[in-house]
Amino acid sequence: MSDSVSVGADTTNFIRDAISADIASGKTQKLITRFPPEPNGYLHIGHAKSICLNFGVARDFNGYCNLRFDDTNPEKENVEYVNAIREDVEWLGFSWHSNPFASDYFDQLYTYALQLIDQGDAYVDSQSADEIRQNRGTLTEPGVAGPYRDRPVEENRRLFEEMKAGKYDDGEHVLRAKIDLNSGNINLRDPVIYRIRHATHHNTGDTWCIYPLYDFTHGLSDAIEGVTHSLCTLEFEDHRPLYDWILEKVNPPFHPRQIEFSRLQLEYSMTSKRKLNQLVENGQVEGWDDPRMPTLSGMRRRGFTPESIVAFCNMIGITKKDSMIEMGVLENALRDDLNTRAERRMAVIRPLKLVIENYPDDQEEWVTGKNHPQNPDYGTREIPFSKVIYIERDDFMEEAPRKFFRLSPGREVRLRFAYYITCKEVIKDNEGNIESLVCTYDPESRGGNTADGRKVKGTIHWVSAAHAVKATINLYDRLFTVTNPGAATDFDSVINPESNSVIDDAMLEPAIEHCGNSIAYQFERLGYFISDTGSTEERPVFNRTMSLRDTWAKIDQSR
RNA sequence: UGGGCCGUCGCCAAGCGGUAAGGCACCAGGUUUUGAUCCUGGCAUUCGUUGGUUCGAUUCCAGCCGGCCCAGCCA
Repeated sequence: MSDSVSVGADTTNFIRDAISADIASGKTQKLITRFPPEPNGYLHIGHAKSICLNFGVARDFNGYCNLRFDDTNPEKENVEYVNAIREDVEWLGFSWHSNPFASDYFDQLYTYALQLIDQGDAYVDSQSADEIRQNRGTLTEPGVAGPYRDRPVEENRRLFEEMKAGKYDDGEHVLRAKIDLNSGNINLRDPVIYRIRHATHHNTGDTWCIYPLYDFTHGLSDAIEGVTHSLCTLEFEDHRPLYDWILEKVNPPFHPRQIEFSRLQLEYSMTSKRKLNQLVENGQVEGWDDPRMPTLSGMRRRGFTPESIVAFCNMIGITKKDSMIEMGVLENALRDDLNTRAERRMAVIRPLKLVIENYPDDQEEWVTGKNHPQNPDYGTREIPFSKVIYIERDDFMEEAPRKFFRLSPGREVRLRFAYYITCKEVIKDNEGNIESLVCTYDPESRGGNTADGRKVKGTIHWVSAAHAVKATINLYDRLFTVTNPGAATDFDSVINPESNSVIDDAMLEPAIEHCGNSIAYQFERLGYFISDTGSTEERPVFNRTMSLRDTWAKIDQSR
């Protein structure tokens, strides 16, 4: 492994403790884990938690982690998802030891099934799906045996071989483990372990028409790979007795240990591939990589860094408690990372024209701006300045409250890196809308300071009109209006209609690259931005990854 | 009324019988040519609850209360 991601080595949790104990006792020689996605959708932030756990723990204990595609359901899986998943795992910064498919083990699995049949531990059931459900009982009533439960071994074997040979239609027979119809754990009431599906599989094509189910496949795949610790989410806790039963009966050389942890729930998002797929299918988002999606591809396009996602995963911990993580935690992880790495630039989202009346008409000069306020390694750049500039509409108020220390009539503010200006006049159209501002500047304040050292509290950003580059900017808000949209019955009622506002006439300073090259910028005072995948030289498009923390907005709101 | 699991600050989360870490959020100051960043300080006499064991319990035991998961030929 050569992971570039760093994790606090001091992080601890009950799974790391369990692994430490297994290593200390000698039960585990070399730690082997696996991340086992089904290629039936794109990875989301919830998967990131599992990826960071599995790969992180493997790295920290000098073991390794496999990326295994759990592809036992040919009707839902395809290569588009396989490729997207690989890309996302690599993007996060992790390297797998091997990258098998569960379907690579179909031959072995079939042999294991035969073994179970021969041992009398599995039988072919010819009841319909409905009948099987009926006879399984309920949460409070035990199941009852169907008419095929005691079929002779030879007949089971013949039927199963004929199933494999394609002699039967979908649903005619299934192979069931023979365990305990009275168990309080419904998973143990003779679970189906093989079914007939005449479907083309993305990896094995038409080689098979019978497919093993999750419970039969997973533990055996783990065993085949020598996985020592099979880490999964809480809903599989009830499956652990079955996981262990299968391994005991088949008795492969190795018996992995399954440990469950709680899945990630993030406010205002959904971590369910099925539901995310619905959003895509319904056209409620642009696609899996829509920047509002909690998918890794969406977050990447939005401008999240892999480091910030890994940091987030390390921040939230691993437990068995159902929890709901506040958005603020993710936002903090993102801002924290972007703050240190993003170069600063100036851009105006809602331009307000401003004319400096005492500045020479045809003059143009260049002022120097720091690319990062704390880190000189990022260097400086030259920014064009001229008589007509754009400032942010929000930075001007005609009737400003005491605490507002930006521009208003008669007040002086600093144009970042440039000059002090004082507002002299407000130009309005016939309807009274503010059209532009007329100001004067103090030639002695070049660079943003004066010899008299007078106090200018406000500093605002600006862009020279003659040099500005017009751009489209996507501003984002949360996709949903409720903290737990996954609980909603229909998405229409909880989806935020204003989750994406498009600004068509934003103005950028010239020194900004905008051709989809994934450079994270901070547009000063506005937030972090990244050029969108569709951005071109002719039509620059930027996505706002995240706004800056805005104390003024809070003060303004409480007024 | 079946089986499994969980309950420590607003949200996460350490703690493993010796007297409540940390992060996020929040509040109050300081620095600041981003109302950003950064820095300082504040923020659980209490660990769902009631009993029990113990010199001593968030940690052990029992009851109760609250929450989550399971009846796919999905994973």
